Amino acid sequence: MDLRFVLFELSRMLECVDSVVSISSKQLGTTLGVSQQTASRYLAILEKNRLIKRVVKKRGQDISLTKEGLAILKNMHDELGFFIQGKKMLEITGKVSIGIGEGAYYIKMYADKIEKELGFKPYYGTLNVKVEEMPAGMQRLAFKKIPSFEKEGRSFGGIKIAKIRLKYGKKAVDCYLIMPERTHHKNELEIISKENLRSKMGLKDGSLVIVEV
Amino acid sequence: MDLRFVLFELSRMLECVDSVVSISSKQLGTTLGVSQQTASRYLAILEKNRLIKRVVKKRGQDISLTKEGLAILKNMHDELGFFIQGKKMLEITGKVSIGIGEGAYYIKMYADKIEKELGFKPYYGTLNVKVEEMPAGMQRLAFKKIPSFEKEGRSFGGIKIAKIRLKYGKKAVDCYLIMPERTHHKNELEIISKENLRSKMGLKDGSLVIVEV
DNA sequence: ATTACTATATAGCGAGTAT
DNA sequence: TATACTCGCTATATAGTAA
Repeated sequence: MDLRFVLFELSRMLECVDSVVSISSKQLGTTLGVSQQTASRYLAILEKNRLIKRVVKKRGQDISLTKEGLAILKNMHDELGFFIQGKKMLEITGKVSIGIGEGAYYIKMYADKIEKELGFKPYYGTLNVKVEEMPAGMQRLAFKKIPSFEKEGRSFGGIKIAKIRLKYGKKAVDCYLIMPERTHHKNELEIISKENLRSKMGLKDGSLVIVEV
Repeated sequence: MDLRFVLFELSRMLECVDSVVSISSKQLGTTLGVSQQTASRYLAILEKNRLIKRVVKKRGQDISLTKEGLAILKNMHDELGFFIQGKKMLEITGKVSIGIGEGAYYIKMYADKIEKELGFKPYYGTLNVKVEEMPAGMQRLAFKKIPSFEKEGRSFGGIKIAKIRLKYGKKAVDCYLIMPERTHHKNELEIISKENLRSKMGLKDGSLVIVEV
């Protein structure tokens, strides 16, 4: 049994996001169609993984979701929404950040493939935008894909590319968002363009920008 | 692994509800973190359960969701929505149906418990309303619960009760919806009231009514 | 490349039970 | 009543391989 499903079933018993449900392992087992022992184990694992908080009592246990547990369910909801209701425009606000400076090297490596897909030679560098939370289903908004490849003895992962509109104050520029297929969990968007976006738009570290996907 | 999550992962690869994705069992296995053989088996089972349609080809397989498969995901999305966004008012349209006539007997058995919870002696009968599709998360809208019990050597399952407003033409009456806790999958709502709803509202089999939960 | 069979390994379930 | 441990068994995953 996938523990996400246990989490999902628990959510059905909770009145709302930050409420607490009192349930015995026997009851939970019955709802899930497993034994009391197994349900007990599930709860122990969920607690260990910090997806639920629980207080084991003489009669049943009080269970509530942690921030992480809720995030998993929210993410599932978002993903399903993207799928069922179709693509949507996303607007993300973030701050320009310095990045690790690797952007230039990577773009150089991907440059010919990017040129083939987008029809222009990209500026050798990325504009990094730090966001509070990476929105779910962003990969779905991609319109181009570059598969993984090998070059100079190194392997480069596949990337997805989405068209975006970068806004800073009253200025707005059409450019492209690069998304590694292997989910990296740093909360940064990497944006590429024909030109140097920093100088073109007058951006500095910390500048508040809006990304319209 | 719960197959619902295989379905969920597949949905993430599909562009939209009725599109087709071409994927090999190897690829799917990698995304799910299982072997190619296991992924292959998953797909076979999903197909057998009529949750996906697939065309196995020389290079990968074309996969799309069936109506049933999509319904499962939609249901998950709805349930998560109820949980994350909070309770909502539901409006269900259905037709008065004849039912199996067991309603009277059951209500008689539950009568004293209903009276204790709702403060009135219910009419010995239920108004059955046939709906197209049972909306997800309806149980969540219950405000009272009667636990399972034994009586006259038989056991009666727990039920949940929700306040509803029954509308027929310009008439509207406040009454109660009875929901067995053990999910029964017939698409009928069972409504109880102090009085005989059929005669009070002039309902006949097939009358189109609106149920506001 | 693929899919998917059979055989083997192992992960996970639940009975029994202690607490 | 509960929770949750050990342990044997079975259900499920993977390796090897055929088609």
